[in-house]
Amino acid sequence: MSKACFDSLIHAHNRLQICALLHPVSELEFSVVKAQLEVSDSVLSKHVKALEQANYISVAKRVSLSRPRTWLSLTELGEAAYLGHVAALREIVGL
Amino acid sequence: MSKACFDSLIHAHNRLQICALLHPVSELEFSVVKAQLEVSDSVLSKHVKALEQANYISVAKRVSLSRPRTWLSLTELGEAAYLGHVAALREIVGL
DNA sequence: ACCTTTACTTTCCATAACGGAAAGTAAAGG
DNA sequence: CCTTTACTTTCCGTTATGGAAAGTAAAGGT
Repeated sequence: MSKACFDSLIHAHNRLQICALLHPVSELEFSVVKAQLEVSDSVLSKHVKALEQANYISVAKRVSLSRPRTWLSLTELGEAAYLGHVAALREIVGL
Repeated sequence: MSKACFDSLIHAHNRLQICALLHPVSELEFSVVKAQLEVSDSVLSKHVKALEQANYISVAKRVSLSRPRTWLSLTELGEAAYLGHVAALREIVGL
């Protein structure tokens, strides 16, 4: 059980959604995340880069359906930070 | 029951805490909120002003213990927005 | 081989958010 | 009056964020 720790990197709306989408699955395609968030390529790319630089997600490029695609997944560090942040939110809003 | 609606004004860390503190009570003193958030007078004053201008909180100045003090309370609009935002957060993080 | 498409990435730019520090204000009390 | 208390506002610099557009790289078609 990760301890409650507010994380402002994760708190930002778009990044919170990215982490929430990635948390329950092993990985998701860039385009799928983009469609869920309804943001532009450049905006998602920048958030992905920020999370990657914090070692919260890992980025894998792989060819799928004859196209190079980007897959995103939470790292262990990222999962711990995400769960810690969710715990912090719950503490603030009182469960 | 208020419907889930992400509210970026409320989402900011300090303002989320302000709303969360005010939600369960009828009102709180400025100095009490300030002590809870551990922020400076000017920072709290500016967030209070932002929430007040959105009609999310009401500000009452009243003399108490022979000093003019400021009391804060959520308006109905503010409570609805807060609950809507919490609902949106729950939708994002999955309960 | 060349051109186009797809799938991002990076850069450029403008705006807005945020906090610290310090100056300003207003009401009490000595 | 002058000081203290309780904020409020202003000034300032940093960081965040997004849109638009240019850049890159790998496939696939011809």
